Amino acid sequence: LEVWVGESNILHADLDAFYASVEQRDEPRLRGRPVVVGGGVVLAASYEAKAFGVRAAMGAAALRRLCPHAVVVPPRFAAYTAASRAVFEIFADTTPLVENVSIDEAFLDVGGLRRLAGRPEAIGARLRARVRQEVGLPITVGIARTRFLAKVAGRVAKPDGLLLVAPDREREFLEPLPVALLWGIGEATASRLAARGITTLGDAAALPVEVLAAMVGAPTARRLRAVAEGREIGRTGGGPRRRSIGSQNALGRRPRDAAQIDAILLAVVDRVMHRVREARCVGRTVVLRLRFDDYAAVTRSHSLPMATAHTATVLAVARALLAAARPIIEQRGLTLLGLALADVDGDTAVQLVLPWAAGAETDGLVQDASDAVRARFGSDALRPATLLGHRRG
DNA sequence: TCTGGGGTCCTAGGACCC
DNA sequence: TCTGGGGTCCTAGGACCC
Repeated sequence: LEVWVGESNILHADLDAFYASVEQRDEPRLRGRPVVVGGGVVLAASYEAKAFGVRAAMGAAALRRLCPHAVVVPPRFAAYTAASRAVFEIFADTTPLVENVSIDEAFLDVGGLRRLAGRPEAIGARLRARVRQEVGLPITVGIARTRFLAKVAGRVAKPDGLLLVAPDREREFLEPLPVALLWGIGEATASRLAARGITTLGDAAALPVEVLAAMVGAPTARRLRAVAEGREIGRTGGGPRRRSIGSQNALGRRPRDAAQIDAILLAVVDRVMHRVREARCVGRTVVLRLRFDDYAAVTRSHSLPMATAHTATVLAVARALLAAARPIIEQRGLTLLGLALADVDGDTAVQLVLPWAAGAETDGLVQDASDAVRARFGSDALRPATLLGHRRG
């Protein structure tokens, strides 16, 4: 196997305005028009809509103001999943080295394919043509020596483009680019840098790392430097990753009484635990997330002595956490309620997943959780009747 | 731009143990 | 009796991504 080291071998392939493009593909009268996929907020906007300033996560009022004639369609997740699967089949057909990033984006390493399939530009061009012909969607390909650079190249080439950054042109390519174009540089970091007059990667690269670190923190500073110097960023972690499964509900500004809040909590817990069991997982840490009418958010969490997939256990902990947070809620008005089960573990879960359906062990799990919660929040935190009432539920 | 839902990673202080 | 240093776990918050 011949591998070209130090060449631009990494492709970043990213579908353009994915959800909106699927809608335009399936409904010809939407083509060429500003299309927005969304319900309460904008999930995706076509490039025609983006031209008016429409962005993901934007609310309905802002959308109407910026682009009153936008065509808003409800999301069809099944269609997006099917389209994604078809595109990923083309990725897999292109190279065995595919690193999945999200539903609409992946990295492809084509370094070992030059004899078989030609140069990366040619492979990228063929990939774009196939996705267009076989799935009917526009896709942008960025090509560079590292994943990070390939991603940035793709951002510059969007929409429906292809851009290769040659190894000897990397600095030249990066220096004029705005820092916000980088993965991991969001609004907060970008504005902190802008306040010090730093807007481009060239500005950032010219500063000593210590100075940069004082502005944005050491990890971000290191990353900025590494990218500016064209070094690849290693994957973080190694070892068992901390993961979570969660769900949340925005409630709006309407005031809710305690019974309504408890009903919402019950629904959220039920949804999360259903997914936890479906994934054959167990989790140890219950995280309650609250947001208030001023949009500030807090979390309250509690770690159990052992991992569980048992709804009543998690519900009991969630109720205790909520009870402890009652004063803040009454003071500030609740507008979002979320719950996540963190420190999630898969596979090893089999014998621990079983007890929720059985009798004796279930009581044991509930008892463990109850003791932990009582120890922390006092004996009034749990009402035994509540636990018993949900055991059969 | 006044705001959904699902996540990940990082930091920092305090408790606790050896 | 008073004290150091290192490590891990828990909790809370913040930034960021799609």
